[in-house]
Amino acid sequence: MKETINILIVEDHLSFAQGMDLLLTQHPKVDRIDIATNRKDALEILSVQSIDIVILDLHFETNDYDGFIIAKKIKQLYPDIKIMILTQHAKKAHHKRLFEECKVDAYLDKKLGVEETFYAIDQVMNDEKYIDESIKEMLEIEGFMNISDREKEVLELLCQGFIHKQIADKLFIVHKTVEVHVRNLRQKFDVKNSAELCAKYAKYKNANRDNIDDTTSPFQE
Amino acid sequence: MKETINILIVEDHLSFAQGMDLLLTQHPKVDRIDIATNRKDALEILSVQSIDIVILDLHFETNDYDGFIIAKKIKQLYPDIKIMILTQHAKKAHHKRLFEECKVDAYLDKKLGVEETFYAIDQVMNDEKYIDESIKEMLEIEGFMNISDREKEVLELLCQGFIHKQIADKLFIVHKTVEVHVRNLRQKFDVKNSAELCAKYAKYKNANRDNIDDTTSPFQE
DNA sequence: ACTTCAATACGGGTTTTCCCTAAAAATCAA
DNA sequence: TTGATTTTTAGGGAAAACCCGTATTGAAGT
Repeated sequence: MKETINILIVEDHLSFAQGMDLLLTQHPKVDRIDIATNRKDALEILSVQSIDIVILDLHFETNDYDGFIIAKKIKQLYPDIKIMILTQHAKKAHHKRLFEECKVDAYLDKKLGVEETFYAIDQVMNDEKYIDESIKEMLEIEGFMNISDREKEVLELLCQGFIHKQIADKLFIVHKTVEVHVRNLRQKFDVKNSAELCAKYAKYKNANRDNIDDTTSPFQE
Repeated sequence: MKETINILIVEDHLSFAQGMDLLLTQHPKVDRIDIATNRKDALEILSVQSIDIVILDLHFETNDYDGFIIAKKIKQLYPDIKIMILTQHAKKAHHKRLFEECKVDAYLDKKLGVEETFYAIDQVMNDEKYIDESIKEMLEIEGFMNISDREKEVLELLCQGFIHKQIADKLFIVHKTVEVHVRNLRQKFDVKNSAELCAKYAKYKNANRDNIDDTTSPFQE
């Protein structure tokens, strides 16, 4: 592992980039930080400087390019450079495209604290991927939105303490069907049992009733 | 059931009483509304007016009396008058004292909406007791606060999907002991199984992390 | 010193959940 | 219509949770 780290920040809001600069200089191994506010500057700096990590915003004012295009270009020219994406609004589609198509190394939320940012830097320098917890949660919630109407009915009743047989009677189906729904729910929520399932559901149901648009949410009453 | 309802508001904050007045006049059956800002005025009005419901604040600026004392006095003089308590900060001790000692008929939260207030009025006029949902929840949470440190450890792990045996290993006890803790938790939370237990815990844990003082809360991390 | 209660542990039996596999029927979009 | 997804039903067996007790320890309070 290298002893010093050179970072390039590519971000068209200079003030944010400067704040980031200030934050990153606190990292013990970070040696030099460059800032580029557009693609041209970024590629120029990359051609003359030895850069280890590019911290990249997804959204730019111009329509000529965006974070995806820049990320792809950089990975194509310099495969060894780590790319960390900073975003305000994480989206599942972005997430897939970034990791599978653009091969980025990290996906962070802009309101991230110092410790998490440093941890992310250490991770990518160690050839590990990093996804911010709050983004992970967002992705998980998007996953939860895929639960079917029937599954949601079962889940609500399960959280109210009814056993499979009772749920079955309420929904006029057999208990084995309920069992299948619960199994599929466990899979979708990525949990080990009903207790964790209900805890997770109750948690996100409460936490996200005012920051998810309710027309697509499975949590509307 | 009477066709018209006369209400007396006993509340030392006049502006709040007037707001209440405005709200109550919207009720179809409410005929006349009086306001008293102290005990003397209240008793005087009660002696000359025919009052059906007294809406009473618990807290008064003076130290000479409070809502409890007024409620008891009124029930003693006029047993048929319904008393509805309005409060900002519900407490379990208050709740018991109000219903068992002062024989009040309703216990409401001050930030209550129109529909709930009207429903409460209809309830007490029907000789039914009424406790606001948010107060009910608060009382429940106070119940939850009786869980011991050990129980809380078990509960947290249970919500994370660990089975009794795994929880036992983490806490260096045997699985049978974990079972006892879970059983006691089910009793305290008044739920039927672990799924409901975890759902309820997760729900209140999230809902109340910023309106309960954390020094007495079992939910601190 | 005495009581109370939380925490610990054990046993045996019943109920419920969980896992695996399989497949028919209904619904919906292309 | 065809194909994909959802919803439904099903059986057997293992694992876990739940319920009924009893009982010991230690700490806290009176």
